[in-house]
Amino acid sequence: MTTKEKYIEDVGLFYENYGLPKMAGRILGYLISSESGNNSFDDLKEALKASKGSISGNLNLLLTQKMIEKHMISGDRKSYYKISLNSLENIMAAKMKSVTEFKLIFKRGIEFNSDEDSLNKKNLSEILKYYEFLEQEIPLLKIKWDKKNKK
Amino acid sequence: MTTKEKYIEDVGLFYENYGLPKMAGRILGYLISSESGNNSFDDLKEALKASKGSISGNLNLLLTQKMIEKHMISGDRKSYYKISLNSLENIMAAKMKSVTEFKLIFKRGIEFNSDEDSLNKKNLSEILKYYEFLEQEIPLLKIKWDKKNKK
DNA sequence: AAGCAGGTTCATTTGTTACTGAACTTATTG
DNA sequence: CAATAAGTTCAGTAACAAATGAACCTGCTT
Repeated sequence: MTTKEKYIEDVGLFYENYGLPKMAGRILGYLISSESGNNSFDDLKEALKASKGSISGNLNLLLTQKMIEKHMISGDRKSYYKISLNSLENIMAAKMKSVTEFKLIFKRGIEFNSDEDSLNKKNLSEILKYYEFLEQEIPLLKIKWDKKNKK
Repeated sequence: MTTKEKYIEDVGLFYENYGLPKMAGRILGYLISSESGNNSFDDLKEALKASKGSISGNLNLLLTQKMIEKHMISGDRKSYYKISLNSLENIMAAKMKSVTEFKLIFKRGIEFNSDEDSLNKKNLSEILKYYEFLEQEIPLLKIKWDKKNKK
């Protein structure tokens, strides 16, 4: 196994750890370590020795998550794939979404706690405020980044 | 099914969606919506109608993730569990960890790209810089929060 | 030290999810 | 309009993860 193949397998395992298909991780690994930004369905199928079905399904999963992008080359009817330039932003957005969702879970759960002055309710409300603070602040980071780089 | 039971199942499903055991989510749901901060192993077993094995395993999972805390009551040999006051912070820390890990994956993958001037390498390096920016900034948010609240 | 309460561990069952491979769609080219 | 190319869909299988329940620790209590 070459270092590159080892790398691809590692990204696969990393992905699997997060409860996502290993094959999706292997595709990402291949695209990140690829010399070119022009990798076709068939390149992936060959390199990863996987079935068409698995490649197709996982490419579409990654497209939905906006981790990768599809592009065409004129005079060629294949599709080509590359890492999305916004992949990091998309990852952050996904994380942010999960934070927001969890905040809603907390908010809903606290309501069952009828004793306004209970220690439990006070503590949970504290947590809620912190979440709301983060929700406000994290989008500001993106603005800060853009300012730092746009000119 | 009471509203509360419905809530507990919803937290379970939410957890399952993130690739974690549903039972861990149900335990969290129970603890969040609980009136008191004193919930024993047996309370959970009864309320969630689950096996000892499952309760035990998932409590320990949540303890490892620092989502919950164990505490004792003197004159009683049971253990009691409650939501960790730092649960949000711990969630953010976990998210941050995954961002850092992904950054390392990128860093490692880019190295296979030998042509320094390739568009692909330039793009990937851009992503890397953004990740590094976030790693710097997110801990600062915690400091900002503490300042806002500590006095 | 026997009995019990509070938990943990682990083999087995149960349920889910991902991969494969073949059949199918859709578009293009001779 | 047949032949091929590019990709999708889906039934079946294989691999994996979670829940159960029983056996097992470990430390009180009498």
